[in-house]
Order: sequence, then structure tokens, then C-alpha cells
Amino acid sequence: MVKSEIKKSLFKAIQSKKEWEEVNLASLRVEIKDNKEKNFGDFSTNIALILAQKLKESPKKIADKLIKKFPPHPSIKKIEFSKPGFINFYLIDSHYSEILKIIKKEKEKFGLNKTKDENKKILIEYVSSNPTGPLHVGHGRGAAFGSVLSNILRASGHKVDEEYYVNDQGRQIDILTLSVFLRCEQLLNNDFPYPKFCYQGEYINSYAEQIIESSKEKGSKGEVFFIPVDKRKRLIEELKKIKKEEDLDVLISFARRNLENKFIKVKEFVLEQIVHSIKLDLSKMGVNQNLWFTETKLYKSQNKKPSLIDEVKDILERAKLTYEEGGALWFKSSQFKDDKDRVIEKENGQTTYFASDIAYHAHKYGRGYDKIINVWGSDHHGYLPRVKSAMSALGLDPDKLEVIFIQFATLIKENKKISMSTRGGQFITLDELMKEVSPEATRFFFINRKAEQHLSFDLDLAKKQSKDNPLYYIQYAHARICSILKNLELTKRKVNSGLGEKNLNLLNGEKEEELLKILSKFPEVVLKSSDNYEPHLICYYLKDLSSSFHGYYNEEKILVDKEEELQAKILLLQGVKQVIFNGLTLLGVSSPSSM
RNA sequence: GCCCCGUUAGCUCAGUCGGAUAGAGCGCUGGAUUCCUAAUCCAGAGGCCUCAGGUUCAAAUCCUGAACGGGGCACCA
Repeated sequence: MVKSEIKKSLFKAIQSKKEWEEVNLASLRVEIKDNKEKNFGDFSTNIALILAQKLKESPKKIADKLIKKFPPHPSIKKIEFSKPGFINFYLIDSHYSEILKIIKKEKEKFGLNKTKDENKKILIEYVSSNPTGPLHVGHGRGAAFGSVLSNILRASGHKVDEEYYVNDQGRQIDILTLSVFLRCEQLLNNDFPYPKFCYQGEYINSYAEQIIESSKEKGSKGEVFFIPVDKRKRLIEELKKIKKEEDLDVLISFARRNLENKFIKVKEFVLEQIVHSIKLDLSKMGVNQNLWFTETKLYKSQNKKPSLIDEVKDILERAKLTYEEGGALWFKSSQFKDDKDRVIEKENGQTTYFASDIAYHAHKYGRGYDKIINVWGSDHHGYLPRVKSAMSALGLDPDKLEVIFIQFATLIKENKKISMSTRGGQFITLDELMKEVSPEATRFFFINRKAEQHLSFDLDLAKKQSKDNPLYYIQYAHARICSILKNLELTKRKVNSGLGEKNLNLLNGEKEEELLKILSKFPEVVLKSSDNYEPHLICYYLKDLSSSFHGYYNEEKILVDKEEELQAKILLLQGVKQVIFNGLTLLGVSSPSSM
């Protein structure tokens, strides 16, 4: 926070010089940086170097003038010029220890941004996996990312809604329903063929069994036929003819015709089951979206008004941004920023997934958010230009929509990659992963890498209970502090914060200063990770803090006899404990008091 | 062919809107426990920041090109 004050003061200093009137402050890319090297003070700025170019004056001269004009600041001890043109700021010794009073006061709110002028209303949509099967490892990364980012954005003062978009419409769901039907038939007649293009997962069988069970209960005596007996032969013949994926469409319409409302009922049943299990998996991981938006909603017309999908179609048509070709309806997305035009209504009259997405995103815009964030798998990156094109076409600001692409995750076990093909049901589900390691570790390890990086999730490491495992390392630091505080109680000594606050100057060891410095950086780290959508920064920060604490712990005895020193140290430990807690809470991970 | 992401120590990865001597963990070598949790700590070795140009007072960082790896280019979702 001192940094922003330094920047302001520097600008004031510039303005106070007549010969520098022309300088455009807004265009200056001034930075105030933390110094790694102690000899250069606490902060440094490059302002003199930047101005040197514009003013055609030496950095030294500029720096000298700036230093002279720099208004006094209670936390700044001295300001110095240093080659080749930096200005270094040295803070007074007590500056960093003051942070302990602030932490003490703000407690779990420390690190949260309180500036209200930049608060935004944000919608963040993530996971949104098709409800055609359980979540797998790839979805887990998106889930952890979206959830933690939401926490962080909230911590920075924004109002955040978390949403899951359920694709409960369209062909994939029909294939899913068909798959369940065919499994039912197969369970009742072993010789019934099952196409390889249908869903293969074990969960399909389980749904089929449930359906058969419930049909039995309803009175039909044991033997249940879903397809009318006279049609079964025909169906088996059709099944034998299936050569490619598209051939399934024949079966779907066959099933729809002959099963009538049973098809819809089974579809609804299966969807409900799958969505339920998705919600369950997510909540196990601590992911709880507060909004669930179904694609079906886009197709329903209400109060005699056209459906959302018809509405956007209509707008595009009236704007003459569509045309017919080959029996399909195309949107002229290439007029905006897309490589080619895209189909919104297929030859068979069905609208495409893209059409749904236009309507869906238009609806998001209509809900009054300042920022709309989507978390997508990196394999969808080519999809973004067409969605943005559509938003532009509808007269909406495409920049309001921001998409974060998450790279793929691979699992490592015993130093070997585990292959994860979704085909053939040979994939590892998120639930299995959480059973193998813990839900907490799952969350942490997914966040512990920036989104653009491919992630190797090392199962053995995530289970390890040693410093190799960064999560345990951090949690252990927290537990250690709790243990010390407990020991203090056992010796019948009491915490006296007032005395501690008066003796903060005793925290002058090298390790203590380092800890104080790290603690005071926490608010910046939260802000930065929020501004740049980089939750991983919190993980790295907490590792740093924990490492510094463990070093301190090994070097110095905390529970010393001298009361003043003891109380100051306790205050420091409480600060570290609080910040670890606040950080882990942002990550959605617990802070155990004993391990 | 076009587009997105990556490439930093033996391995896994950080690296501030370009800034002063490039960082951590693992692994390796050597050490630390009569004492608050050794589930820990300390020290050492280990670098052409993939390559080649360019911009700049200053490049791991920005621009151009190349190589390698992952992903994407549907009337699928």
C-alpha cells in the first residue's frame, strides 16, 4: 500500500516542476518494485530511466530533482539514487512489524481488498461438462480453477455468480437415452446387440438396471419389453446395420416413434441421475456453483413470447446476417472475427450447439454483469471467435466476455503416465481421483500450476505426507503454530497482545524480518491473482511463507522466558497462522490445528 | 496449411505492465534433534532461460522467424 503512495508522491513531484509540465503522467509506465537485494532498499522505481528518454536529460539529474521534491512520508527512512538510474526507497524499521497489528485487527478479512470503487458484478461459468457421464480428471482442473478464482475475485471485492451450463438438449443426450434403452433390452435378452458408437460406461448399465427394477415394481410381471414385441426383430436388424456413428440417428427416431413418452421419461430420468452425480462430485471437492442454467430453457417459450433461441435467430435474420445454403441456415460470422461462416440451423431443422450458445451468452449479457468469464478446456479455443462474432452481431460488447483456457492434465502414477481415453469408458473419474488422494489435495494440486501450463498430476506425491507435498508442508506449518500456542497454554502462560504490540521492535532477527515482509505482501498477492486470474499465485505464496516459518522455527525458540520477547513472537506467529488460514481458505482447503 | 498453449538446473515448475547477481522443491553431496511436532531445518554442487535475428540505457520477459512437444481447425458437443 506504501507502493501506491510512493507512486502518487512521485507524480506530485513531477507536476511541481514547471519544466516537466508537458509530461503525460497517464502514459508513464512507472513501476514500484520490491527489491530482492537488501542493499538497494525496500522498493525501487524506474521512473527516472523512463523520463530520461522523454526529457532528454540524464537519469541522475532527474532522480535528484525528484528526490528533492519528494514529500516526506512517515514510513520512508531515506531515498537514494543508484546507477544506472533507479531511485531506491528505504522504509523505517518498524514499518513491517506494523502489519501484525493490522492482521490482528482484520483477522480473516486480512488480505481482502476493501476498495469499493472497482467492484464489479461478475459471472463465471465453469465445468459445464455434458451430462452424458461422470466428471473425469480433465473437468476436475476446470472445477478447481473456477471455484478458487471465484473465491479470489470475491476477496477482491467483486460480486461473483458461479454458473454451470447444462447441455441437456440435442443429439448427444438422445444417444445417451438410446444407450440406456439398448442396455435395458440387452439386460433382458443377452443376445441383443449393442453398437460401439453408444456410450460404453458401466454407469449406463446401472441406470438400465434401475429402470427395469422400477418398471417391475409398477406391476408388469417381471418381463418388461421397452420396444413393442412386433418391432423387436426390426430393431435388431437395424442394429446390425450400424456401420458409422451417424447411423444412430435412424435408431433414435425409431426409438422416439415406438417408445413415445417413455423415451422422454427415460431421458429425464437419466439426466436427473447424471446431473445429480455431477453435483455430488463437485460438492465433494468443495465446488458449489450457485446457478445452474439448462439449455432446455433456451428453447422454451414463455408467456407466448418466442423462445430465446428463436429470438436471437430472428435478430440475426433481420440484420441480414444469415443466409441459406445446402438446406442449412448460416450465420455470417466471417463478417466479424471468425475464419468462416457457421451453421446455426442444420439441414434437418435442428439448431446447432452454436445456436444455443449464442442464445445462452446473449442471455448472460442480459443479466447485467460487468464481466462474463468462461473457463474452457484448451481444446475449445477455436470456438471463441465465433461466439464473440455472434455477440458483436447482436450489438453486444465482445470484450465483456473473457475466456480462460485451461490446458490438459495428465495423471502420473509410479512415474508413469496414465492414459486417459474417454472412448470405451476407459477414463479415470474425478470421484476415483478424490478417493485415491483426498478431495483437498485434488483441489490444491489442480491449482498449483498456472492455467496455460500442462499439468502432470502426480498421484503418489499428492498422497505423500512429507515436505515433498506442498499442501502438507503448508498445513504442517499451520499445525505447528497451533501446537506452540497450545503449549503456551499448558505452561499456564497467557497471551498478552498489548505487551506484544509494544515490543514489536524485538522482532529484529533476519528470519523475523523476512517473515514480516512476506506477511505484508499477502494483500498484493491476492489482488494480483484476482486481476490476472491466476489462483496459482496463492499456492506459491503460501509455500514461501511456510518455508520461511519452518526455517524460523528451527532456528529460534519461540517460547522464551522473557515476557516481552515472548509476546512479540506470539503476535508474529498468530499473524503467520492467520495468513496461512486466509490463504488456504481462498483455495478451499482446511487449516488443521494438529496433524 | 491456419490457429492456441508450452519450452528456464538431471526432474517438476515459479519468475512482478522489461530492471540491478536467475529462483523453489525433488534428486545428488555433506551436516543439524538432551529443546516448542525431524511430517522439519542448514550448507554445497548444479544455468548458452530451445535456437537465430530485432527493439531498448536495460530482454528469460516485448517483436519477427525457426525447431520441438501438446491441443484445435464439423450441418459434434
